Amino acid sequence: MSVENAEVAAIFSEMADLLEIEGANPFRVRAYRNAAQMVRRKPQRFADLVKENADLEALPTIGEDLAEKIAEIVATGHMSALDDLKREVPSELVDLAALPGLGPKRVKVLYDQLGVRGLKDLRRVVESGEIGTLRGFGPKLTESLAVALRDTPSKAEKRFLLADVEGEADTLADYLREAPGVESVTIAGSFRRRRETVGDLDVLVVAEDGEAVSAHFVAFEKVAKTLWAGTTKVSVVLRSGLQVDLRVVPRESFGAALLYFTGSKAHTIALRNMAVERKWKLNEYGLFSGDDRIAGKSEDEIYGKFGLELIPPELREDRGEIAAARKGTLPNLIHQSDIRGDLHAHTDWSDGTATLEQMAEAAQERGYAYLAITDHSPHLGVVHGLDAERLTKQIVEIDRINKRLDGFTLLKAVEVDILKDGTLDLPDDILERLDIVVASIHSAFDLPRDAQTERMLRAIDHPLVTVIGHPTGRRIGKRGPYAIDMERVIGAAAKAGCCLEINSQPDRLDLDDGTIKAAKDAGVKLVISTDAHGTEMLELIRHGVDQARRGWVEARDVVNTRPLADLWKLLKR
DNA sequence: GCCGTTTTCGGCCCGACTGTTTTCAGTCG
Repeated sequence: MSVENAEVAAIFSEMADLLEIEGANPFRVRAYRNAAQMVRRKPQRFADLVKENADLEALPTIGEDLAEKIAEIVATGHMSALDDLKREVPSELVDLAALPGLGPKRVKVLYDQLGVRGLKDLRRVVESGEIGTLRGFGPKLTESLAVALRDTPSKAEKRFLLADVEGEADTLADYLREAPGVESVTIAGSFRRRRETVGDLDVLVVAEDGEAVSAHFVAFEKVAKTLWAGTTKVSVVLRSGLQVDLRVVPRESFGAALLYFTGSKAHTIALRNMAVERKWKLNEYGLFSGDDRIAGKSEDEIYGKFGLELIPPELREDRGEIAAARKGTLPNLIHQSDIRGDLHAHTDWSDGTATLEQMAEAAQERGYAYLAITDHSPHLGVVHGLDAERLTKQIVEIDRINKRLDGFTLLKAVEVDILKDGTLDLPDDILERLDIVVASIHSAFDLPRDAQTERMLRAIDHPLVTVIGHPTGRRIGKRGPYAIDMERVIGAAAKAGCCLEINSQPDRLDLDDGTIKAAKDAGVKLVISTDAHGTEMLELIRHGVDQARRGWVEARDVVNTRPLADLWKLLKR
């Protein structure tokens, strides 16, 4: 039995959902939710921690009881407390509570008084009108449930790639700036924290007249549906399916509102708890001592009252950033301008669209000092991979082009496939002639975890491999990472001096933020690359930089922030 | 169920909006 952290987290989450419907102490519910979140993003596997007899109670959100429950789940794959609860509360009720207008309390009433156990039952009592006999269920709610039941094939928490909503967000912000009396428009939420996906857009508008802004907003041509509209708070769904929540705030509250709507929820709750400790109150209007507003105009001012440095939005996940801000040890996060070159790019020699010269020119125009040409190796037939012979020709061609270039260098490189057994798809004698060897997995994603890990470790230990490309193979929203022990991969990479790539493709962003931080902490050298297949894709580097910032990365942690002369030294192993 | 500059009990973030109410509960973020 090998239990993944995600399974432990799912059990805790379900426990929280069912306890909530049962009407349990809300703080007990929250304890399970907090624990689920902590477990989900812990890089080490709890299965391993239990095996090593680690002190689970030392972890935040875990006390005596939950430590025992984790041990039970790791040992059996089940949590008996949940199994027991499921006998009393049908787990399908959780789906009901996800419907708009229904929460745990109303679901409980439906179950207790009308025996509603699932969507089918709900449809029955809505259609028969029986639901209207319950206290608290009036005609409006009945109607909105009827609509929800018609509309759903569960549009449940669809998330959008950050890169996919940027255009729409810009258009919307520009439109809102035209509303009467608007001083500023800022997109907060996970968008501002630069999360890889966003569930909705949180838009903050500074204006005196909320009503005018609200009216202007709901008239936006891309609004498909208005969910609710007040004078300071409006929520709509755009035609793309993206939900947008808008809040209008006065100027003197801007900092507090920005802090609140940027989140994350865990981060703002941690700050509010700090306020409570000081007998203050923090809300979206300001930081208050009694009735006195003691801060609120800017985020900087509020953090300052707590004795904290300003925490960059990318770090606001309650992963230790508050303690670091107190000690003055926040990282000096990397900027896009720190990047001196790109170490993963394709040309029309394999599956790219641009020539060597075009790619070189585009990179040079970006102000880069170097660009590594990493066309594919032969194993993947569909991409016209280069065999040793064609790669030799490309080396000659790159040498020829480099002679003409001034202050810029094309690096001779390859993206070589890591075969199923961990060997490489090209012989050593050709790899030796290259400046950089990026090794990646493009096949056999379904190997068992141990085999996949061994395969990767073998590539990392190959002395000619400089970088592991998109190390987990995930495609966000399409496929998860292959089963692999990233802790061992990180350890091996640190020991071997092999770099790990942060791939900037918006649907890869591989490594993810948590793994990036773990790699950085282990002393792994990182590379931020675009995997560009055309000149226009070199621009995607900003997404990789955003992801790196979420992983607490500084410029010095990233190899391709160095000038070429230093790059050589760093890549040597 | 966790946690402690309020330490082993008694707290636990805060407010807007809606619908169904006649003073407020539930939901949502």
